[in-house]
Amino acid sequence: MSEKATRSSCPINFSLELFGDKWTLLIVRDMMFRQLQAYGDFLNSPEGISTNILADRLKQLESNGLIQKYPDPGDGKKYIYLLTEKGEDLMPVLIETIRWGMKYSEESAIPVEIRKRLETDLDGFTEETRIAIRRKREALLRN
Amino acid sequence: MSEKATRSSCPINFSLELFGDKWTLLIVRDMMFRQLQAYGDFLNSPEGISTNILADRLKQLESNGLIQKYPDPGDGKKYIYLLTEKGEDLMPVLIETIRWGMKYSEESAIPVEIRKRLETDLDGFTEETRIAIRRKREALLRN
DNA sequence: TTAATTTGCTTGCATAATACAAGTGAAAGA
DNA sequence: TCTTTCACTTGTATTATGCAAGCAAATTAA
Repeated sequence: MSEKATRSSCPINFSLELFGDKWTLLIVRDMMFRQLQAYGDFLNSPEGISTNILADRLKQLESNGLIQKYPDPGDGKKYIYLLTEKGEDLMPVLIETIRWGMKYSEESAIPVEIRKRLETDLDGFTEETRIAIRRKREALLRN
Repeated sequence: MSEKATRSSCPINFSLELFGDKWTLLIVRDMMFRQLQAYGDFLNSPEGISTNILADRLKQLESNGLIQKYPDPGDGKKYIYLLTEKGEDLMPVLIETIRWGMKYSEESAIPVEIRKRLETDLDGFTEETRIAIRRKREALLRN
Protein backbone atom coordinates (compact mmCIF):
# COMPACT_ATOMS: atom_id res chain seq x y z
CA MET A 1 0.00 0.00 0.00
CA SER A 2 1.77 3.13 -1.17
CA GLU A 3 0.52 6.65 -1.63
CA LYS A 4 0.77 7.67 -5.25
CA ALA A 5 0.80 11.19 -6.56
CA THR A 6 -2.38 12.12 -8.36
CA ARG A 7 -1.86 11.93 -12.09
CA SER A 8 -4.30 14.61 -13.19
CA SER A 9 -7.34 16.46 -11.95
CA CYS A 10 -9.70 14.80 -14.40
CA PRO A 11 -12.68 13.50 -12.39
CA ILE A 12 -12.48 10.12 -14.12
CA ASN A 13 -8.85 9.85 -13.14
CA PHE A 14 -9.68 10.95 -9.60
CA SER A 15 -12.27 8.20 -9.39
CA LEU A 16 -10.02 5.53 -10.88
CA GLU A 17 -7.33 6.32 -8.36
CA LEU A 18 -9.81 5.36 -5.65
CA PHE A 19 -11.53 2.37 -7.21
CA GLY A 20 -9.76 1.57 -10.48
CA ASP A 21 -8.80 -2.02 -9.79
CA LYS A 22 -10.34 -5.46 -9.93
CA TRP A 23 -11.45 -5.76 -6.30
CA THR A 24 -12.56 -2.50 -4.72
CA LEU A 25 -15.92 -2.26 -6.46
CA LEU A 26 -16.67 -5.91 -5.74
CA ILE A 27 -16.39 -5.15 -2.04
CA VAL A 28 -18.61 -2.11 -2.49
CA ARG A 29 -21.05 -4.28 -4.42
CA ASP A 30 -21.16 -6.77 -1.54
CA MET A 31 -22.01 -3.99 0.90
CA MET A 32 -24.40 -2.21 -1.42
CA PHE A 33 -26.49 -4.95 -2.95
CA ARG A 34 -25.81 -8.04 -0.87
CA GLN A 35 -25.98 -6.55 2.61
CA LEU A 36 -22.63 -8.06 3.58
CA GLN A 37 -20.81 -6.28 6.36
CA ALA A 38 -18.20 -8.52 7.98
CA TYR A 39 -14.67 -9.32 6.91
CA GLY A 40 -15.41 -13.02 6.62
CA ASP A 41 -18.45 -12.32 4.43
CA PHE A 42 -16.35 -10.52 1.86
CA LEU A 43 -13.76 -13.27 1.96
CA ASN A 44 -16.44 -15.79 1.07
CA SER A 45 -17.69 -13.92 -1.97
CA PRO A 46 -17.61 -16.09 -5.09
CA GLU A 47 -14.70 -14.26 -6.72
CA GLY A 48 -12.34 -15.40 -3.98
CA ILE A 49 -10.38 -12.37 -2.85
CA SER A 50 -7.16 -13.03 -0.95
CA THR A 51 -7.21 -12.10 2.69
CA ASN A 52 -4.30 -9.65 2.47
CA ILE A 53 -5.81 -7.89 -0.53
CA LEU A 54 -9.14 -7.63 1.25
CA ALA A 55 -7.47 -6.13 4.32
CA ASP A 56 -5.63 -3.64 2.13
CA ARG A 57 -8.73 -2.59 0.19
CA LEU A 58 -10.79 -2.16 3.33
CA LYS A 59 -8.10 0.11 4.71
CA GLN A 60 -8.02 2.15 1.53
CA LEU A 61 -11.79 2.35 1.33
CA GLU A 62 -11.89 3.59 4.89
CA SER A 63 -9.07 6.09 4.51
CA ASN A 64 -10.75 7.40 1.37
CA GLY A 65 -13.98 7.85 3.28
CA LEU A 66 -16.08 5.37 1.31
CA ILE A 67 -16.71 3.04 4.22
CA GLN A 68 -16.56 3.10 7.99
CA LYS A 69 -15.56 0.38 10.39
CA TYR A 70 -17.46 -0.18 13.63
CA PRO A 71 -17.07 -2.77 16.38
CA ASP A 72 -19.95 -5.21 16.20
CA PRO A 73 -22.19 -4.45 19.21
CA GLY A 74 -23.35 -8.06 19.30
CA ASP A 75 -19.99 -9.81 19.04
CA GLY A 76 -16.82 -8.29 20.43
CA LYS A 77 -14.54 -10.09 18.05
CA LYS A 78 -16.31 -8.89 14.91
CA TYR A 79 -16.40 -5.63 13.03
CA ILE A 80 -19.06 -4.14 10.84
CA TYR A 81 -18.15 -2.33 7.67
CA LEU A 82 -20.73 0.10 6.30
CA LEU A 83 -20.83 2.43 3.34
CA THR A 84 -20.68 6.12 4.05
CA GLU A 85 -22.74 8.54 2.00
CA LYS A 86 -19.72 8.98 -0.25
CA GLY A 87 -19.65 5.24 -0.81
CA GLU A 88 -23.39 5.05 -1.20
CA ASP A 89 -23.07 7.67 -3.94
CA LEU A 90 -21.24 5.14 -6.07
CA MET A 91 -24.56 3.44 -6.70
CA PRO A 92 -25.15 5.01 -10.13
CA VAL A 93 -21.67 3.94 -11.24
CA LEU A 94 -22.32 0.40 -10.04
CA ILE A 95 -25.76 0.28 -11.59
CA GLU A 96 -24.52 1.39 -14.99
CA THR A 97 -21.73 -1.14 -14.69
CA ILE A 98 -24.31 -3.84 -14.00
CA ARG A 99 -26.39 -2.75 -16.98
CA TRP A 100 -23.41 -2.82 -19.30
CA GLY A 101 -22.31 -6.18 -17.96
CA MET A 102 -25.77 -7.66 -18.34
CA LYS A 103 -25.95 -6.43 -21.91
CA TYR A 104 -22.61 -7.88 -22.98
CA SER A 105 -22.03 -11.00 -20.91
CA GLU A 106 -23.45 -14.30 -22.07
CA GLU A 107 -24.66 -15.37 -18.68
CA SER A 108 -25.13 -12.96 -15.83
CA ALA A 109 -25.88 -14.48 -12.48
CA ILE A 110 -28.27 -11.83 -11.33
CA PRO A 111 -31.51 -12.77 -9.59
CA VAL A 112 -34.44 -12.50 -12.01
CA GLU A 113 -36.41 -10.17 -9.78
CA ILE A 114 -33.53 -7.74 -9.50
CA ARG A 115 -32.94 -7.85 -13.23
CA LYS A 116 -36.62 -7.04 -13.81
CA ARG A 117 -36.47 -4.12 -11.44
CA LEU A 118 -33.34 -2.77 -13.08
CA GLU A 119 -35.17 -2.85 -16.38
CA THR A 120 -38.54 -1.54 -15.29
CA ASP A 121 -38.08 0.37 -12.04
CA LEU A 122 -34.52 1.58 -11.83
CA ASP A 123 -35.27 4.62 -9.70
CA GLY A 124 -37.40 2.63 -7.29
CA PHE A 125 -34.73 -0.01 -6.92
CA THR A 126 -32.05 2.61 -6.37
CA GLU A 127 -34.05 4.47 -3.75
CA GLU A 128 -34.99 1.29 -1.93
CA THR A 129 -31.38 0.15 -1.80
CA ARG A 130 -30.26 3.54 -0.55
CA ILE A 131 -32.83 3.43 2.22
CA ALA A 132 -31.65 0.00 3.32
CA ILE A 133 -28.06 1.23 3.49
CA ARG A 134 -28.98 4.33 5.49
CA ARG A 135 -31.11 2.34 7.87
CA LYS A 136 -28.19 0.15 8.80
CA ARG A 137 -25.90 3.13 9.24
CA GLU A 138 -28.37 4.95 11.45
CA ALA A 139 -29.11 1.90 13.53
CA LEU A 140 -25.44 1.51 14.33
CA LEU A 141 -24.92 5.16 15.08
CA ARG A 142 -27.79 5.12 17.56
CA ASN A 143 -25.99 2.94 20.07
CA MET B 1 -0.87 -10.03 -21.02
CA SER B 2 -2.33 -13.30 -19.80
CA GLU B 3 -5.78 -14.79 -20.15
CA LYS B 4 -7.39 -15.20 -16.77
CA ALA B 5 -10.28 -17.46 -15.93
CA THR B 6 -13.47 -15.60 -15.19
CA ARG B 7 -14.04 -15.37 -11.47
CA SER B 8 -17.82 -15.30 -11.41
CA SER B 9 -20.75 -14.52 -13.66
CA CYS B 10 -21.75 -11.38 -11.78
CA PRO B 11 -22.12 -8.60 -14.34
CA ILE B 12 -20.03 -6.23 -12.23
CA ASN B 13 -17.27 -8.78 -12.12
CA PHE B 14 -17.61 -9.36 -15.85
CA SER B 15 -17.20 -5.63 -16.44
CA LEU B 16 -14.27 -5.28 -14.07
CA GLU B 17 -12.43 -8.06 -15.81
CA LEU B 18 -12.55 -5.95 -18.97
CA PHE B 19 -11.93 -2.48 -17.62
CA GLY B 20 -11.14 -2.82 -13.90
CA ASP B 21 -7.73 -1.16 -13.86
CA LYS B 22 -6.27 2.32 -13.74
CA TRP B 23 -5.74 2.87 -17.47
CA THR B 24 -8.37 1.26 -19.67
CA LEU B 25 -11.15 3.74 -18.97
CA LEU B 26 -8.78 6.67 -19.41
CA ILE B 27 -8.13 5.51 -22.96
CA VAL B 28 -11.86 5.10 -23.51
CA ARG B 29 -12.37 8.58 -22.08
CA ASP B 30 -9.85 10.00 -24.55
CA MET B 31 -11.71 8.42 -27.44
CA MET B 32 -15.16 9.22 -26.12
CA PHE B 33 -14.92 12.78 -24.89
CA ARG B 34 -11.68 14.14 -26.33
CA GLN B 35 -11.91 12.82 -29.87
CA LEU B 36 -8.42 11.32 -29.67
CA GLN B 37 -7.78 8.45 -32.04
CA ALA B 38 -4.06 7.90 -32.61
CA TYR B 39 -1.54 6.01 -30.51
CA GLY B 40 0.57 9.10 -29.99
CA ASP B 41 -2.45 11.09 -28.83
CA PHE B 42 -3.14 8.66 -26.01
CA LEU B 43 0.53 8.66 -25.07
CA ASN B 44 0.40 12.42 -24.67
CA SER B 45 -2.59 12.41 -22.32
CA PRO B 46 -1.84 14.21 -19.07
CA GLU B 47 -1.77 11.07 -16.94
CA GLY B 48 1.32 9.80 -18.76
CA ILE B 49 0.68 6.19 -19.65
CA SER B 50 3.73 4.08 -20.50
CA THR B 51 4.02 3.02 -24.09
CA ASN B 52 4.05 -0.73 -23.35
CA ILE B 53 0.99 -0.45 -21.12
CA LEU B 54 -0.81 1.55 -23.79
CA ALA B 55 0.01 -1.04 -26.43
CA ASP B 56 -1.23 -3.80 -24.12
CA ARG B 57 -4.49 -2.03 -23.26
CA LEU B 58 -5.24 -1.20 -26.88
CA LYS B 59 -4.80 -4.88 -27.73
CA GLN B 60 -7.09 -5.93 -24.93
CA LEU B 61 -9.69 -3.33 -25.80
CA GLU B 62 -9.64 -4.53 -29.38
CA SER B 63 -9.77 -8.22 -28.54
CA ASN B 64 -12.66 -7.52 -26.18
CA GLY B 65 -14.51 -5.72 -28.95
CA LEU B 66 -14.60 -2.28 -27.36
CA ILE B 67 -12.50 -0.59 -30.00
CA GLN B 68 -11.41 -1.21 -33.57
CA LYS B 69 -8.16 -0.35 -35.25
CA TYR B 70 -8.07 1.01 -38.80
CA PRO B 71 -5.20 2.19 -40.99
CA ASP B 72 -5.33 5.96 -41.31
CA PRO B 73 -6.47 6.71 -44.89
CA GLY B 74 -4.61 10.02 -44.83
CA ASP B 75 -1.28 8.82 -43.45
CA GLY B 76 0.06 5.34 -44.11
CA LYS B 77 2.16 5.26 -40.98
CA LYS B 78 -0.70 6.02 -38.64
CA TYR B 79 -3.63 4.05 -37.27
CA ILE B 80 -7.01 5.21 -36.10
CA TYR B 81 -8.60 3.69 -33.03
CA LEU B 82 -12.36 4.05 -32.74
CA LEU B 83 -14.93 2.90 -30.23
CA THR B 84 -17.31 0.18 -31.32
CA GLU B 85 -20.93 0.28 -30.24
CA LYS B 86 -19.95 -1.91 -27.31
CA GLY B 87 -17.34 0.63 -26.31
CA GLU B 88 -19.70 3.51 -26.93
CA ASP B 89 -22.15 1.85 -24.55
CA LEU B 90 -19.74 2.51 -21.70
CA MET B 91 -20.80 6.12 -21.82
CA PRO B 92 -23.27 5.92 -18.89
CA VAL B 93 -20.60 4.26 -16.76
CA LEU B 94 -18.12 6.99 -17.64
CA ILE B 95 -20.63 9.75 -17.10
CA GLU B 96 -21.60 8.51 -13.65
CA THR B 97 -17.91 8.19 -12.85
CA ILE B 98 -17.40 11.80 -13.91
CA ARG B 99 -20.34 12.93 -11.78
CA TRP B 100 -19.04 11.11 -8.74
CA GLY B 101 -15.53 12.43 -9.29
CA MET B 102 -16.77 15.98 -9.72
CA LYS B 103 -18.77 15.72 -6.52
CA TYR B 104 -15.90 14.44 -4.39
CA SER B 105 -12.70 15.88 -5.80
CA GLU B 106 -11.53 19.29 -4.71
CA GLU B 107 -10.58 20.50 -8.14
CA SER B 108 -11.83 18.83 -11.28
CA ALA B 109 -10.26 20.02 -14.48
CA ILE B 110 -13.38 19.78 -16.57
CA PRO B 111 -14.28 22.54 -19.02
CA VAL B 112 -16.99 24.76 -17.56
CA GLU B 113 -19.31 24.35 -20.51
CA ILE B 114 -19.18 20.56 -20.26
CA ARG B 115 -19.76 20.70 -16.53
CA LYS B 116 -22.80 22.86 -17.10
CA ARG B 117 -24.18 20.48 -19.67
CA LEU B 118 -23.62 17.50 -17.39
CA GLU B 119 -25.63 19.29 -14.76
CA THR B 120 -28.43 20.68 -16.87
CA ASP B 121 -28.61 18.65 -20.07
CA LEU B 122 -27.19 15.21 -19.45
CA ASP B 123 -29.29 13.44 -22.05
CA GLY B 124 -28.53 16.03 -24.70
CA PHE B 125 -24.83 15.84 -23.99
CA THR B 126 -24.87 12.06 -24.10
CA GLU B 127 -26.74 11.92 -27.37
CA GLU B 128 -24.53 14.54 -28.97
CA THR B 129 -21.39 12.69 -27.96
CA ARG B 130 -22.80 9.42 -29.26
CA ILE B 131 -23.58 11.01 -32.60
CA ALA B 132 -20.05 12.37 -32.90
CA ILE B 133 -18.61 8.92 -32.23
CA ARG B 134 -20.87 7.24 -34.75
CA ARG B 135 -20.14 9.84 -37.37
CA LYS B 136 -16.44 9.11 -37.19
CA ARG B 137 -17.03 5.38 -37.35
CA GLU B 138 -19.29 5.62 -40.34
CA ALA B 139 -16.99 8.01 -42.18
CA LEU B 140 -14.15 5.53 -41.86
CA LEU B 141 -16.24 2.57 -42.88
CA ARG B 142 -17.36 4.34 -46.02
CA ASN B 143 -13.96 4.25 -47.70
C1' DT C 1 18.24 8.82 -54.20
C1' DT C 2 19.56 9.00 -49.73
C1' DA C 3 19.12 10.53 -45.02
C1' DA C 4 16.42 12.10 -41.45
C1' DT C 5 11.97 12.02 -39.03
C1' DT C 6 7.54 10.39 -37.54
C1' DT C 7 4.71 6.77 -35.86
C1' DG C 8 3.60 2.77 -33.53
C1' DC C 9 5.16 -0.20 -31.43
C1' DT C 10 8.69 -4.16 -28.79
C1' DT C 11 12.26 -5.47 -25.48
C1' DG C 12 14.88 -5.53 -21.12
C1' DC C 13 15.07 -4.61 -16.60
C1' DA C 14 13.93 -2.69 -11.90
C1' DT C 15 10.11 -2.03 -8.87
C1' DA C 16 5.50 -2.71 -7.20
C1' DA C 17 1.20 -5.31 -6.82
C1' DT C 18 -1.10 -9.66 -6.34
C1' DA C 19 -1.95 -14.60 -5.09
C1' DC C 20 -1.31 -18.30 -2.09
C1' DA C 21 -0.20 -20.53 2.21
C1' DA C 22 0.74 -20.22 6.81
C1' DG C 23 0.79 -17.97 11.21
C1' DT C 24 -0.84 -14.67 15.09
C1' DG C 25 -3.53 -12.48 18.78
C1' DA C 26 -7.80 -11.11 20.91
C1' DA C 27 -12.47 -12.44 22.17
C1' DA C 28 -15.96 -15.99 22.96
C1' DG C 29 -17.64 -20.53 23.89
C1' DA C 30 -17.14 -25.43 25.77
C1' DT D 1 -8.48 -23.97 30.74
C1' DC D 2 -8.68 -25.36 26.08
C1' DT D 3 -10.56 -24.72 21.65
C1' DT D 4 -12.73 -22.19 18.13
C1' DT D 5 -13.85 -17.98 15.68
C1' DC D 6 -12.59 -13.83 13.65
C1' DA D 7 -9.81 -10.43 11.68
C1' DC D 8 -6.14 -9.90 10.29
C1' DT D 9 -0.37 -10.14 9.26
C1' DT D 10 3.72 -12.16 7.27
C1' DG D 11 6.61 -14.59 3.86
C1' DT D 12 7.33 -15.89 -0.61
C1' DA D 13 6.52 -16.78 -5.51
C1' DT D 14 4.39 -14.96 -9.50
C1' DT D 15 2.57 -11.30 -12.26
C1' DA D 16 1.92 -6.51 -13.59
C1' DT D 17 3.66 -1.96 -14.08
C1' DG D 18 6.95 1.86 -15.01
C1' DC D 19 10.92 3.51 -17.31
C1' DA D 20 14.36 3.72 -20.82
C1' DA D 21 16.01 2.26 -24.98
C1' DG D 22 15.61 0.21 -29.46
C1' DC D 23 13.42 -0.93 -33.97
C1' DA D 24 10.91 -1.25 -38.46
C1' DA D 25 7.81 0.78 -41.82
C1' DA D 26 6.12 4.91 -43.98
C1' DT D 27 6.84 9.73 -44.96
C1' DT D 28 9.35 13.95 -45.57
C1' DA D 29 13.56 16.68 -46.38
C1' DA D 30 17.93 17.30 -48.63
